[in-house]
Amino acid sequence: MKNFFISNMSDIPIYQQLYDQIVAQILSGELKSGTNLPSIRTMAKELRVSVITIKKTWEELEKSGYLRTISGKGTYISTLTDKTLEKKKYDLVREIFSKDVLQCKSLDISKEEILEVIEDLYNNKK
Amino acid sequence: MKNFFISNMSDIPIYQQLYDQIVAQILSGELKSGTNLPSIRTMAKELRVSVITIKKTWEELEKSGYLRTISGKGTYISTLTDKTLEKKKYDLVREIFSKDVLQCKSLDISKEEILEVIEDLYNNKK
Amino acid sequence: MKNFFISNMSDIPIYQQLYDQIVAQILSGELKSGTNLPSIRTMAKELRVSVITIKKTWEELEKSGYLRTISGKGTYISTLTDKTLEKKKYDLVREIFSKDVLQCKSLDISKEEILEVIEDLYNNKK
Amino acid sequence: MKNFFISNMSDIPIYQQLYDQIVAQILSGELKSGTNLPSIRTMAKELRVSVITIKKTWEELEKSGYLRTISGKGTYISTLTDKTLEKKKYDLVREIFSKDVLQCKSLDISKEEILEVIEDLYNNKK
DNA sequence: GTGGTCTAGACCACT
DNA sequence: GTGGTCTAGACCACG
Repeated sequence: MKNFFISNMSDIPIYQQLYDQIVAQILSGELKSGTNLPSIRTMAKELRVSVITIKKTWEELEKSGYLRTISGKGTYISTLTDKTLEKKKYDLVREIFSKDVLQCKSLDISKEEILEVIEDLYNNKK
Repeated sequence: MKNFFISNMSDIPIYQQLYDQIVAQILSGELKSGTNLPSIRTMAKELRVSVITIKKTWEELEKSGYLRTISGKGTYISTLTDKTLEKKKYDLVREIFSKDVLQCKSLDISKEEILEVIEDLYNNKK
Repeated sequence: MKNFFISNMSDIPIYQQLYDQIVAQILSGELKSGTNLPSIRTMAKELRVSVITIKKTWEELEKSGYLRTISGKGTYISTLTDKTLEKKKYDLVREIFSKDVLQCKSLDISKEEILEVIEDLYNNKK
Repeated sequence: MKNFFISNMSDIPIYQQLYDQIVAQILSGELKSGTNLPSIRTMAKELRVSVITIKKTWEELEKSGYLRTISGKGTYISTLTDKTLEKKKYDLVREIFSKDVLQCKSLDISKEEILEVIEDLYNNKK
């Protein structure tokens, strides 16, 4: 498992930051099905974050079907077929860009302009 | 001038919603240079929002160079050259997509997939 | 008489801008004792400013002893001896810098630092 | 931390008074990097001022880089190098005197006269 | 009439 | 507990 990067300074809630990063690692294949996650307390200590925050993240991940918790044993990455992963990935991408595109339309920005910017961003920036 | 749509239910602050809409109308040419905006009190009444909320929006717009306020006289859309408008528009689009493209890269999503989704969203959704 | 420069954009009230400029011209000798000023209405028209604003400026200037108004004849620059002018000039300078120096002291800034900055500002900037 | 002095009678807005005093204390070294400021509500109560007024002050200070706020945790003095502090201090002094020196030039006042007045003010007045 | 500021009290999300 | 936001009503200076 890769490390996570949490920033207090961001205006994105910590639990959201964590959630996003874990989902990203699951969808990109870095976190495999069945992986046993560290306990809430361990995680909290390592990230120097409140236990409550980790708990909230885990809860959200369970709701979305990415995790399952087995009482007394621990928390595991759900078993998802490749097809399901692909589907979730596609849905996520769609959701991410959905509001962006709407906003662009209200700005009277053509599809071509958007595509150009995306190309640009994808190639040049880290 | 078109009307504005404010939602108290949204988790986006009202002043931010207003800010975005006004910027959109300026950049898309609906609000022309020199237009005299309604007084903050009129605006507040019409949108059923506090004076202070409008004031905050105006302040942010002034800082970004979209408005200028003359005490005791009113508030006007700044005079911006077409070139400046284009520039601001481009910067805005870039900013809108910037972090989302990054997120996709960390999800291991190819440029082509993104472009496809964008095409799709742009054409089908209102 | 030189022209005056009024800015709506400034956060300094118009009557104050005018006041300052007239006092400056009197103290620097550009406006001589006894000069007959234009009527309030003429002045207002030329500066594209409300009559009320000019009236307020004139009143303030009279209070400070720079003007005197003779009913039915007009408004004149007061007759002041060179010595009085020098005195007023000195007082004005003292007043101008008084709060600045106080502020610097609270910032723990040495006299030498201030003098250096003044030299710098006086020589380099227009 | 020293106390702050707020006057409702002054024509300087409260948030500005506070801003100036905090900047002064940071630049003069009284408020050290990393210091945890009282919560906006505590501050508001102590100074008998509205929460919103403190919030506004904090916002301005954040924009200028003096503070950083962590939602749900508190507000801290930014970590600034001594060099940065010196730079900010110098800029501030320059800004303080900038327009006043200009005014003096338009009054035909020599550099020597200004320097003399400054010396005088710096030594004699509290 | 305009903008500029302020208060007091309230609700929400995050930790 | 923290910050983030909002309202409703008020006072002031300016034009």
